[in-house]
Amino acid sequence: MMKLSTRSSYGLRAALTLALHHGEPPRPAAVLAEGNQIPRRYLEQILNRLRRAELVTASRGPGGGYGLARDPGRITVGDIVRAVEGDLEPVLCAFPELKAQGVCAGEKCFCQGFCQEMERTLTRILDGTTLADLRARALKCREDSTCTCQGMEILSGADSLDSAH
Amino acid sequence: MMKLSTRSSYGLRAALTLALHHGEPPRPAAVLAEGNQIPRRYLEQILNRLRRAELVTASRGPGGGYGLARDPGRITVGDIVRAVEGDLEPVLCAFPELKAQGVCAGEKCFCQGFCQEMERTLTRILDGTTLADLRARALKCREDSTCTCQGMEILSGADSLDSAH
DNA sequence: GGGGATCTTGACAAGAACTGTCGGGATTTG
DNA sequence: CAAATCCCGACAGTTCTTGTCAAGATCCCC
Repeated sequence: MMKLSTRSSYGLRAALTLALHHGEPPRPAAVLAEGNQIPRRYLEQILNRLRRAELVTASRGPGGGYGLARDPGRITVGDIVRAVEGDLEPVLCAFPELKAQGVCAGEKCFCQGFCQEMERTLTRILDGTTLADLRARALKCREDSTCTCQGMEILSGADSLDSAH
Repeated sequence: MMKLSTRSSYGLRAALTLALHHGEPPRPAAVLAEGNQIPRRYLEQILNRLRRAELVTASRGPGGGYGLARDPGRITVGDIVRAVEGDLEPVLCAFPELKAQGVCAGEKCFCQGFCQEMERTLTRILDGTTLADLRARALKCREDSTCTCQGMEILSGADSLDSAH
C-alpha cells in the first residue's frame, strides 16, 4: 500500500482536466485551480512536481500554462501518484524493515503473501488506468442523465470536446 | 482508499505478535515494542486505541500486559486499521466533495467507477484477512527454509507454539 | 493482614518532522 | 513593461516520538 494524501487527489484532478482539454492551448495554474476548487499556490507546487516528472509541460509568459507532456493514453494514474507523492514506499507492511532489506524473496513468505498482495493489487489498478480511461468514463458519466455528476464544474470541460473542435 | 500510516503498520505488527502468542500470559507493551522495533511510548498509545476498540485486553501490575480480546480468527486486519487510524475516510478520490455529498449514485459514474473501485478492493482484502490467516502464513513462512524471514525476531514467537505447549 | 516496593497501564504534554496553505519576490516570455 | 510562471520561505495543523507523572495490581516482608 502506498502513501496517498490529498496531493494525489489534487494532482489527479488537475491532470484529468488537462486530459479533457488535450490539444488546446496551455492552461494556467489559476484556471486549473479554480475549476477544481484547489488552493492555487498548493496546486502550483503539485504541478511543479508533475513537470519535474515530465508528465506535464509548462510554458511561461502570456498565453502560457500547463499541458500534458504526452498522450492521455500513455499517462497512468500511477504515474501521477508516484510523481506527486514522492517515494511511494509501502506503508502498510507488517515488516517494512524486511522489505527495505529486500530480505523477503520467497513466494510463500508472510510479508510477500499479505502486504505485497495488497500493494500489487493497488499497483495493478493504478498503473492499469490511464488518463484516457478516466476521460472516457467522465464523458460516459456525463451522457447518463441519471448521474448527478454532470452538473459539476469539472465535467463542463468536456464541452470543448464537442463544440470547440 | 483509506488513510494508512505507520500507526497501522505498528498496530498490525503488535497484534500479530499477540496472535502468535495467543493463550499465553499477557505481554507487556515493552516486550511488544522491543520485539517489533517500535518506540515503546508510541506503541502504548496505539495499544490503547486497540483496547478502546475492544480488540485487545490490558491488565496492570506484575505479570500484566496485553492480550487479544477474542480469537485471532475473529479479528480482521480491517478491524485493526480502523481502530488505529480513526475515521478511515477515502483519500484518493478524484472528487471527494462529490462523495461527501453522496451525489454520485449512478453505477456508471466516474467517481464510483474508479475511486470507489479501488476503495472496495482494498476493503475486501482488509476485512477478509484475519489475524489467524496472518499467523498461518507466518508459520508457513517459517517452515520454508528458503525464506530468509525466519531469522527475524518476530517469527521467533512461533517457537512457543511448538515447545511451550 | 498492612505497608511498601515493584511492575504495569493510562493520561497529559512537549518537542521534532511532515503536510497543507499562503505570500513575496525572482525569472522568463511576449 | 506587463503577464505569467517558478522558487524561497513563513505559518498553522497534524502526525510521530519521547518524557513525565498518576493510577492500578501484584508481591514480599513484617
